[in-house]
Amino acid sequence: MEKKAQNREAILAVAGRLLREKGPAGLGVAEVMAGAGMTHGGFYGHFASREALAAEALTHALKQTTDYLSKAAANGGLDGFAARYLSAGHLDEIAEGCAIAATATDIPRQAAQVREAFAKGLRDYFAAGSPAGADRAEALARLSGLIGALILARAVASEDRALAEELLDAARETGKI
Amino acid sequence: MEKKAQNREAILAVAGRLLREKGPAGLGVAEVMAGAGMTHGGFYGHFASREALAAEALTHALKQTTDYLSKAAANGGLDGFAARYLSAGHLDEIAEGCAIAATATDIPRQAAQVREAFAKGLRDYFAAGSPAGADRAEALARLSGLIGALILARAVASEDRALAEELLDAARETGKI
DNA sequence: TGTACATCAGTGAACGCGCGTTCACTGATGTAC
DNA sequence: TGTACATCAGTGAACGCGCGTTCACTGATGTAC
Repeated sequence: MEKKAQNREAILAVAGRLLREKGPAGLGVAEVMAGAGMTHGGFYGHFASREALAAEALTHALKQTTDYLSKAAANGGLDGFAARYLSAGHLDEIAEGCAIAATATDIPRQAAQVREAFAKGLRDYFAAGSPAGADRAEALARLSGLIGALILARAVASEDRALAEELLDAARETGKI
Repeated sequence: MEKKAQNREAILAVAGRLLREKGPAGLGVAEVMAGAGMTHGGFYGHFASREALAAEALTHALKQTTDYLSKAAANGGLDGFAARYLSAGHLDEIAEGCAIAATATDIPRQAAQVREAFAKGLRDYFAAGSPAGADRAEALARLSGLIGALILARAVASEDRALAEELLDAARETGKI
């Protein structure tokens, strides 16, 4: 019965996008199920609760985020990664982008299950971003800077696009120093 | 009838704290009113809607945040400010701390009213953080880094205190370079 | 000084709505003989 | 090969609850005479 497993994957994929768009608290059971082409009643055959879905979807999304960093860091180091992280494309595509920048300020308000998923995901993320030999403190500070700049740029993007781009530019420039 | 004005102030003060703790979406009319010592029915004598309160409370909270930066920057420049911004006290006291770090990833999901309040508040914040003569791009990048580090540290603080402090330390160290 | 009345901030019950969760049922799939 | 039955994923109606909003009412304050 692999159909069920496929549906579960579909639910997680939709939840991953919705999680980034609407935040962990805005992730609705009915909306996720509709997005996966089902009705809401069947949800509890796949997950124990809305919260369990949020935790698993976050883990899933953070894994994507980390995989991406991991590949980019292996190629051009953090510089190449930063350029794409701070691009206009990433500014606009919250639903497909970095799960950390999409959800971070909501995490302290979430249930333990979700906070644990985030903490684990962030540890993995930093491990990918500061490969052996690199100065870990510097990598942490740099990644914090990238994430902070993207978060702030997104927060003002719809009202003040110029400021959003100025923030991204500033982070890009000073990162190269 | 200055009593009404006082009550309005009390509502805004409570809303400012609740906004940082629970986020703009978690700001509840009944809870705010109860916090100010009243019942929820009287709320609409003070504000047009929950959203209007959220926007005004955010403006209010951002003004506090900017005033603080403004004074700190006038004294020790950004270095002294950074030390306090990245302190354990600020890590733990979300309700009294920087309104930007408390709400940023929620802003793109809010109504126009709230997003406008944030954009205006952030412009003022950066104006206070990069006084005439200073390199604005550098100030923007530095502030993004401080805010990003605090946001990430708070997101993991309850599950991984060591990582939270490592993040704050990393931002403090590399800021001095 | 005292009485009658208007104003108005706040009360608390009620409403409509959305959402997480439950559950009896449907219908498709696969196994047993 | 075909029929009967068991399994089980998904359906859709129903529930309880919390929340934003409305509204008739209360009671205190201040003004008019």
